[in-house]
Amino acid sequence: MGITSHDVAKLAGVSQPTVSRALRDDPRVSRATREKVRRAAEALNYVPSEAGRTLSTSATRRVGVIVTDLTNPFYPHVIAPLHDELSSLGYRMMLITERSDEAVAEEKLLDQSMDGVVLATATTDSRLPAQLDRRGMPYVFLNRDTGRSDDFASVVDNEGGGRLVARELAALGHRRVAGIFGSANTTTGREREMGFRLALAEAGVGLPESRVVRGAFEYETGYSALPALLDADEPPTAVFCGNDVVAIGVLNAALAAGVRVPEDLTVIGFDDLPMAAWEVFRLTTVRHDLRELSRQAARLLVRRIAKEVDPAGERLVLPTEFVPRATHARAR
Amino acid sequence: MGITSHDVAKLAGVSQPTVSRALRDDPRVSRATREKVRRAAEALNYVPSEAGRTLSTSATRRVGVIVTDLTNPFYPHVIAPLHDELSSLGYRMMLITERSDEAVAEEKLLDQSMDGVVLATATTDSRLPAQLDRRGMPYVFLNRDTGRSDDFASVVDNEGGGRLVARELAALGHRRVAGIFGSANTTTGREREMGFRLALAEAGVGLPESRVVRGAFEYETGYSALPALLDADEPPTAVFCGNDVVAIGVLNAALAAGVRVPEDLTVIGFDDLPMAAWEVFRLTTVRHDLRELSRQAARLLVRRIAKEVDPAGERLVLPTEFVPRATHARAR
DNA sequence: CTCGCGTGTGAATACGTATGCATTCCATGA
DNA sequence: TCATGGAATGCATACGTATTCACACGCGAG
Repeated sequence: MGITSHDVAKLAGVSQPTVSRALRDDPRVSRATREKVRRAAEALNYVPSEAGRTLSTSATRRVGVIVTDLTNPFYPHVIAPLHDELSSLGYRMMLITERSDEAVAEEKLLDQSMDGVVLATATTDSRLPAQLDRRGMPYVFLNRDTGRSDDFASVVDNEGGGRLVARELAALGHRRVAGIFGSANTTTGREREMGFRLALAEAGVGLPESRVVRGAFEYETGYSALPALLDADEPPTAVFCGNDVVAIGVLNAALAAGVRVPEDLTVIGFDDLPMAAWEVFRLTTVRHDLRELSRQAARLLVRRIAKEVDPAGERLVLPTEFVPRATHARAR
Repeated sequence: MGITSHDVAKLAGVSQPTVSRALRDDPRVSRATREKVRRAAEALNYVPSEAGRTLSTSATRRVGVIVTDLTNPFYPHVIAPLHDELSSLGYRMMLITERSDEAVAEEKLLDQSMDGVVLATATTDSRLPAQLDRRGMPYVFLNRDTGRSDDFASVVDNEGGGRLVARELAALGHRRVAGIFGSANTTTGREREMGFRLALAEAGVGLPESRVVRGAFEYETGYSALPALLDADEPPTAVFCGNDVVAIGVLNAALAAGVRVPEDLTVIGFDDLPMAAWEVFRLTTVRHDLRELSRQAARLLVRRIAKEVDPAGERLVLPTEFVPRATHARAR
């Protein structure tokens, strides 16, 4: 079927190893031979078999990326730059989507079909990292991590971001504040809530559990959480959402409920997805560099694959910035 | 490093081929041996090497998926079901994103590192299909195709969908109608425009070039196209957009320009992405089953890989349905 | 003139699995 | 008792590349 290096060797009148060396610019092969081989390869339209190379070098130049739900608007903005960075580093991307990362068939990760893994959906109680460790499979966390100090992770200063929002709300005079945070078993959820709570407390603003909702970082979480919050005796004048996708769910729910934003309700997100700037939303949010976050993760993983990495773990933390748009206002 | 079938063989006291057979439930291996091997494999935590298997069987159980821009909200809704269907068929997904499919490094597709390819971003002038044909690499078109009869493709009845919209607009009394269509080198763009034009003509409604824009299926296309259309001497009372993403760009532009939808302007999309139903949009659009579209493509590709396919090409066409929501109204 | 060395190339082999073919063993029937 | 046949397993090898090692050759130095 396919053209192999043996065919090229025959045509060029050299041995197979010489073909292998010539095409990879091994300095030990003479200029004349290199040209001869190159022409033969060209003539036969030769493309080296990836499987043969993999078996011989025990390196696949492939990286797995695990996400939960690709249709969540957050993930594409992670995956796209991740793909580009990996690609420019000479790696290809295998996409693995699973509901929970427990469900990721271990076999698929451990059959040596990739050189490393990016975990974009880690929960703090996940067993996956331990399994990867046991097998010596390099991996890095992206956005979320387990919170342990020896992780390799590219993350955001979630706590700082949460603080930014709390200070802003307090300054705007909001006293009845609500939070729709991410799941308690994600560091992104926990840290944003933590920063938010701490800075609220410093400003003398309370956050009773009755005004707190926790759930997946999904549209539906925000959309379904708002009615109950508004239905309380003392409804909140402001809601901090775990991320932009949740906030967009809230904005739609507010529209459905006839609640005016920001006149009746201040809504704040996190991430600053491109979508947050759309006219229909003009969402006030917390920005961080999602593109850089992903690129860092890619580079970190590649360095870990190459073992050029601090064995005690490396955590790259990106700063956050408050982005005022049109969904926040002074408390009435 | 890794545990191989030889290690398992040694522990189980059998030969390596027996291990290979036992673990794949070859009926020729006795029940007792099978159990013995299974226990040994378990004990050693053995996972078969994918590279070895690939080299031996010359099948990778991997499929490439080519898209342009993953951050375009359309693609995730294609990729997610595609991934799931491929996964349940025993294939893994390699994601390849490139600006133009000309730029897809041919080498990456032809090095036998995947068994087939899904082309989700074909243009009618792409050379890629011919290259894949030449190499005997199985592929199918998803959503877009080249329009040739011997394609393997899973597509939508675009022309029918375009007709639906035209009839609806005509029935609502719209006479000054505009179109923001997809690129002229995509079948999705051309066919939707074609159906729209034909049915408009039947209703006696004209569509002058001055009210036609063509561009990429992106938010920005719709967003930047609207002002010029509205600026004309006789501005349109309705706009048919090439897809929902473009329509959402138009809706945002309308909001920015202070144009009321649907009172001043009717806006219609195509695809019915989940986002189209959000309260902020309530976009009237044309629905087709995007999930089924993707699944069909996956199954078709797998059949083509297995050579269980009509050599003359197969084209699976999904029907469309008009979905009235809140962005259309009678012409003033 | 010989020794040693560097350069360029080929032969042999490793990588891990799957498979065609040969072999062994045992039971069955004549 | 021996041929026959089937069941179970092992042997040898293929897959395509990269790498280790050995070899041939030419050249300069002694």
